[in-house]
Amino acid sequence: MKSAEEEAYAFTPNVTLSLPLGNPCLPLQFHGLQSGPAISVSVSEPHSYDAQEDVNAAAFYSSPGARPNGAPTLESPRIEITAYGQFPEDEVEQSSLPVAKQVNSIVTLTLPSGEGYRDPSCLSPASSVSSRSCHSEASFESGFSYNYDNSPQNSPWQSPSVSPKGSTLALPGEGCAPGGSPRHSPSTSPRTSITDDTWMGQRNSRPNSPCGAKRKYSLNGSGTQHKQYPYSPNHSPGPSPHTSPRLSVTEETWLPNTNQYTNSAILAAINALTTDGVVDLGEGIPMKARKTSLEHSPTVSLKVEPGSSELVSGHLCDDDHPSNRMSLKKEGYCGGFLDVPQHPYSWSKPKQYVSPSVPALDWQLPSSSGPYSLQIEVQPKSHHRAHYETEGSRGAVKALAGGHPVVQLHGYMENEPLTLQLFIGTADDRLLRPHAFYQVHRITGKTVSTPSHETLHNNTKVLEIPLLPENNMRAIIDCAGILKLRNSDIELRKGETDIGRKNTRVRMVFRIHINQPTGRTVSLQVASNPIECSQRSAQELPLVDQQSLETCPAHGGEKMLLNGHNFQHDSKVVFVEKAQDGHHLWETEAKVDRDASKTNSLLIEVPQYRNQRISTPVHVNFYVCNGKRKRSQCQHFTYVPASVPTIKTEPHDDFDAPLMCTQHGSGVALHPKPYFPPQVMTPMMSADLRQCVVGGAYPVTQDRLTPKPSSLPTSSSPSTSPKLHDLSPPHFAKCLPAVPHSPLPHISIIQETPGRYALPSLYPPSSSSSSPTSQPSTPTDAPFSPTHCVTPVQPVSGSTSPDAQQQQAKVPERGRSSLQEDDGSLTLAISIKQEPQELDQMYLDDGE
DNA sequence: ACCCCCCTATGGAGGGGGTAT
DNA sequence: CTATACCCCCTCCATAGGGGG
Repeated sequence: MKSAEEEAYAFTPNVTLSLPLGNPCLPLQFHGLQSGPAISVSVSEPHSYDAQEDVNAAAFYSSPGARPNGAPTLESPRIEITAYGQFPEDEVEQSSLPVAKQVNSIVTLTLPSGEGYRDPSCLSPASSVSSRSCHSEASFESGFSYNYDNSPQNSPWQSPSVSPKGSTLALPGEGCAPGGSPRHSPSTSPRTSITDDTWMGQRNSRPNSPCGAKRKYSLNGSGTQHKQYPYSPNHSPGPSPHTSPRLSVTEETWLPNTNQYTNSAILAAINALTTDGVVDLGEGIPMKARKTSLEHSPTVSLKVEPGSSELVSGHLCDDDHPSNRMSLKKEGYCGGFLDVPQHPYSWSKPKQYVSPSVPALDWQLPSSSGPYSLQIEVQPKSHHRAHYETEGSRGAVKALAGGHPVVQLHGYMENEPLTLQLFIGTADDRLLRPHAFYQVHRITGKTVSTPSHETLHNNTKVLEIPLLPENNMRAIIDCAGILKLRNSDIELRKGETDIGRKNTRVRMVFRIHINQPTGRTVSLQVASNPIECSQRSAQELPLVDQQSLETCPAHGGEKMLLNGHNFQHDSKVVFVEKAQDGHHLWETEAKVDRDASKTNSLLIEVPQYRNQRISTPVHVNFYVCNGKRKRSQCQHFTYVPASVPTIKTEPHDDFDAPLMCTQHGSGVALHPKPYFPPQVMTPMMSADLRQCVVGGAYPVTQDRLTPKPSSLPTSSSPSTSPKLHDLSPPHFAKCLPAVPHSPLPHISIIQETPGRYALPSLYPPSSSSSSPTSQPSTPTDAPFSPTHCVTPVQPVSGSTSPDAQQQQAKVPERGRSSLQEDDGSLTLAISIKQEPQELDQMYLDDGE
């Protein structure tokens, strides 16, 4: 650790990044908080810095922007951050101790070394980097060529980063700067970073783990690592470890600071200010802010692949500024990029959006906008045992029916390939955000047909997959596994609020950024159904994947088929109604048709609601119970007035609504109670949701969007839709919640303006929950989202929200099929389950 | 063609520590 | 507040299958 620290120090001093922000815009927004000036961060690594510096300004920004810091944000004012930090991460943040303070001048961001950073860093680091990453990285090579421009260049860097596990995290920075010490990286890397929160130091501690992991993997890892080492060596040995931090650091520094600085308010303001162009910046900025949360690291990408690559930093890097990237990010996501060698463009694109524009990962984005619709054609299985850094890979996430998840972008007629981003998000009721305890893990090998490359965004690993016109903008996701970070590592991060225990459900979140002629970027996002990642849960806990009914008259009596896993003969299905304060208002057990039930399906009779005279739909929950502590997540259900056909309401259920309609025929929308409090409900949300365009899109999108609204309602989509498990609910929830049901179906849009800011407030709670990441980010996020989401209504509206669309798409598959198959009798389509509202609650409930 | 070795992908399970009661 | 039982997290073991040398 010391070393790390030392290193950090070493580095820190010098580096200061100025976040320039090229974008004026950004600055504004951003930072408002921040201050106008640019923020200079001291980075630990010289290299990076240098590079950065070189890059300088604008360009840099962009890249930086990419980073969380969002240079953009910075722009105007600059904030220098000083980190006391000792550790690499700190570096970034604190890096130059001395300096930093000075810097502070403006704002003092002194980042607490700990917290802010950690959070951000933590997440990322650990996760991202984690040894695995390294591995993965290794794999990388194998796979693909690196087109990424930079990649080659990057490679060095990358490698460093990569090599160590941690490195990954650190990658960028680390590698560079420090030279990353090989050693560290290896060991600690991931955790370390995290653990360390303290950053580096800690790393040490953890480092191990990975290392410790030793096992075969270690071998592997080692192998990988070794490979990496080579690189790392280049970097400096010491550094590497730090790296993890580093990345984060860098980013962190940026981000964190930003975050800190930025208040939601500021963000909001910024957002307001932001513009398309800015978008990027803005995004960047926001990102940073967010960063705090998970992402901190801006875009830096870590992974390095062997070959290449690349590092990817993804976004950040613009191709243009290789230097920057390199230095800074090493990763330059660019490089990292894909393996897919052939299509250079692919990378290029990444670059495009990469830069600043990309919205923070915790922003809520619509799944469709204007003509574009990002859909998950094939959903992943509900269970996937994630692997620890100490284990070998447990393979790629698979689809229910075999094969792998499939994602497709509809409505895109251009000939230019795009980059699909994938990260692991939360699956609780709160807004969708990067999961603090899980990271996407790149899978490579013969069995993998889809090229990909890893990048880091504010401590969240993001897998970038090319979407090619020749493949109809469709990608088979056979290259994505899920890495579990140790709870202890993550929870130690400063700022982390979420707990890892029993927080084992995730969603695969896909994003696409489409540049518009106008210069704006339309960003779409789709989340998969929840995926249970724990070994135990997968083996023992009942899980409801789909339910044939979303609503039922208060008198009950209707048959509902539940599809899922781990059902037992003695499984009970309990309906419960809770007050907002959590008090149990009602609880009853449904009759289970044991004869018609199997381990993967339960046929039950919806129990009579406690009040037969309800005049409005009542939202309740139900869960399958196999025993004291073996309960499924809560599923949503709505009782409607007996005389009135109803439609679903819940926010989550938005998706469902359509289904509901179909079933009952009426299309009435319920009003659901939004799970999410009122906040969500706000109009803003609704409008915005759909469209959140990132950066710029906005205007454009809006237009498109707008129209849609009308369409939305109409569109069958609603009707059709099956439910989407998607995250959407969550996301939307905040954003959309109510909307869906309302006349305008899901139109939720992200709001911009005020709303945004407002939103933040809303989110906060939830977001925070997720973990540090979320927290920090949240604030930021909020701002962003608002901004981006310009258009409230989207064309999709019909589809409702993107989610809805997705859902629909999905639904059909699952729901319908399932229903039919399962029960002929069941008329309704099965909708997919939503997730429990909140994992946390669930857990709590469990206790009960 | 066969043998080894290396890897990846999985399944399973135990220990330790945290939680719940 | 303490003691005990239980549960979950994380690590480690073991095995199968494929590929390369």
